[in-house]
Amino acid sequence: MNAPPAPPHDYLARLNAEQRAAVETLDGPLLVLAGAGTGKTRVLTTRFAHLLMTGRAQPHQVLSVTFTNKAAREMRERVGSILQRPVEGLWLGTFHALAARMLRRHAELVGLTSSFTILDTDDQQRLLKQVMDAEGIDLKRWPPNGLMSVIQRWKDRGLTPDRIPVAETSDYANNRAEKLYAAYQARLVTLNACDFGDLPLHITEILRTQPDVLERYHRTFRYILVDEYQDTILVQYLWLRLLAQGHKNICCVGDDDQSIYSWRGAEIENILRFERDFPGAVIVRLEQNYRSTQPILSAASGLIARNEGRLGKTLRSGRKDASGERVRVVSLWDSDEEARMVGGRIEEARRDGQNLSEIAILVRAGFQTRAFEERLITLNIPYRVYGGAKFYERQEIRDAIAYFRALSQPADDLAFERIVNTPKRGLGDTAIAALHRMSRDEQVPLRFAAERLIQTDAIRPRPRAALRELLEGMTRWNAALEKEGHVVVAAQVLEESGYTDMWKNDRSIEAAGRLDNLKELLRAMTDFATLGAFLEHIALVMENDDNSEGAKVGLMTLHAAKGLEFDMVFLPGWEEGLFPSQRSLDEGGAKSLEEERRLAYVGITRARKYCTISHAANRRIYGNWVNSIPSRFLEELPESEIMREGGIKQAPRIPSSVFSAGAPLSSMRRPRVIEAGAWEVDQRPEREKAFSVGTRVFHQKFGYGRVTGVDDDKLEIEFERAGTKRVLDRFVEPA
DNA sequence: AGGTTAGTAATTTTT
DNA sequence: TTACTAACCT
Repeated sequence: MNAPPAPPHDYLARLNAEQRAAVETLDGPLLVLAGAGTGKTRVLTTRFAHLLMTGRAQPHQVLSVTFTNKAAREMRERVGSILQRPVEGLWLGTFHALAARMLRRHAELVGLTSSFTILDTDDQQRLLKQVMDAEGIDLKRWPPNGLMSVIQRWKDRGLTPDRIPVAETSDYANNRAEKLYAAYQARLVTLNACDFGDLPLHITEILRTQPDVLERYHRTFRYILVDEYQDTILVQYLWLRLLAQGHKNICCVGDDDQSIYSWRGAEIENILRFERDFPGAVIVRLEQNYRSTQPILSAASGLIARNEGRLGKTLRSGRKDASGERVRVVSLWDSDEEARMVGGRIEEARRDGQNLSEIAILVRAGFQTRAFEERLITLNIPYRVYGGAKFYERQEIRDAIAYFRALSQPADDLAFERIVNTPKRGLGDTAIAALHRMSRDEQVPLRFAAERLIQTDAIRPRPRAALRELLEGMTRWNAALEKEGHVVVAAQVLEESGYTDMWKNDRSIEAAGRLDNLKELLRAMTDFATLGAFLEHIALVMENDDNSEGAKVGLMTLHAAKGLEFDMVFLPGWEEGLFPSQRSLDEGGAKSLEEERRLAYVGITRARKYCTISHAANRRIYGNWVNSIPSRFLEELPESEIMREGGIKQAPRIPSSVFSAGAPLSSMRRPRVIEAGAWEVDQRPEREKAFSVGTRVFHQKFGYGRVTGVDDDKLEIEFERAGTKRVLDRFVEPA
């Protein structure tokens, strides 16, 4: 997986037989079923290189589609190094990026101009709310999110408002969903905007209805490569099928056992049906795994074998050191003890010289990370939570981008609305309402409506002056864009609009970080030639904040872990209701259970050497204790591959294994006692409270710190990791 | 206009 | 438990 790229002459020699078959089968439809850790990326990139080396195609005649920007970036790099020259003019990217690129060429066919804006989820929601409001829908009775998902589903299935079959209709808001969908789409057109779902929808619609456009692409693309095929949604499949009609040279790589995004519209049927969809298709299975030890592979295989709807394949370990420790299954008393167990073992591994960045804790749902975070803070083990608030999602970044969008797209009302009173300019509901009225009456975007509004006396002098100042600023910045370039103007915008001042005057702890983020945003802008190019990047590449210095334990959801690998993996919370998730089961029944099982399979196969699965008999969920039974998946693991620890199931009285090494004694909980199903809460004896300035203290959540101020029972504490906080003295104890 | 408080809802999230 | 939203007060 991580071997250095082969020089061009022997790139085929470095493949095993099955990988070689996948690379050398060039003509006609090909499905590569690539199990976890079987060298999928290598096959894709080598195949790409092979197409060029054999003279089958020029670089620009190959369409390569991935799901993530990360995968696209990786592939671009690896293709470049195999070819030993930079790769330019490639049609290589995510579904969305490629769709956007094509759509910009033909935007007028769906009523947009080539400079259309791509809205994010937040804008989508606000826009939909406005549309529903305008149609007189009771937003309380009919939550906009419900309609959003109905529309999303239609878009995923390639259905435009005029083409919704009876079988796909929705009874949302008394059958008004279709009308609202049409209104929403119309509104998008007037804003010259698209949401994410529109990108594949529009381009598929164009290819479907415009034979000349389709034919042009047939001439261009001789070969098509698709990564993660099991995750395609129907409209993406339709798009691919249209493009593949030309040469029929489509190669899809995927793993039906790792399909975990059905709730996002992905249809596992796309991969299961491949042979029928593309007659004459060849199927190649990659089953030689280079990642995990045999017990880990056997445990994972035994589990996934319980699924019905699968194409079937069995992983074999191709590693020389294939033998290894069995998968551990640990039973614990409660979730606190589980966190302590995991923390303790990580601490132990660290002492043994294990690199922390090779350790990961993978959970089913985001909220589960908190317990582990607290434990790791206490133990002073550095960690990183993946997939949390992303850079682009942060308020300050979104605000700044809204300013830039409003400048580059005068019709972008959503952006204008966001910034018109940010920072606070004294424009309240009344002023905003007047603005909207003007916009509606005059049939112009908000920005132009504002220009007219300040000529009238429809709003009070104070807000009018504020609005005038903003508009004058925007005119000035727009003019400066030509002369000064987008980076200089961006800095100017944030400064002159009062936006940076807003955060400078903010007393909260995050304010400084926000200003740093804004600086980082400006720095990122220097990588782009124009403001437009930057905004396109921002809309499509939802980059994670990437200051990952130092080795850190990874904390993430199972979904976020797909595609990653670690030496040591912890899989906590294997309990009925949590994993498999009750909610998922309620919604999708047996089909969802299979998806949950695939999720479990993905989790286990992330581990190279050590895999520890655990469950707790009692867990705190939303503030109250719930007792839970072990996940059915634990029973499904082949007994010969696992090692059980802890005897909670039989005698749930005393924690049988306590891994408290290095932990402050005070943070340990006494075992609780169950009486007739009810809880007797742990009563800690009242302690003497005697804190004075300078005392070193310990706090469950914030860790160690020093008291810097005392006000009756309230303490001001400077924590080593969490900064200065004011907390009640009963939450801390002397360290 | 803006801050405060009470009430409510609560997976997964590649773009 | 927490985090977000909508009504409510100043």
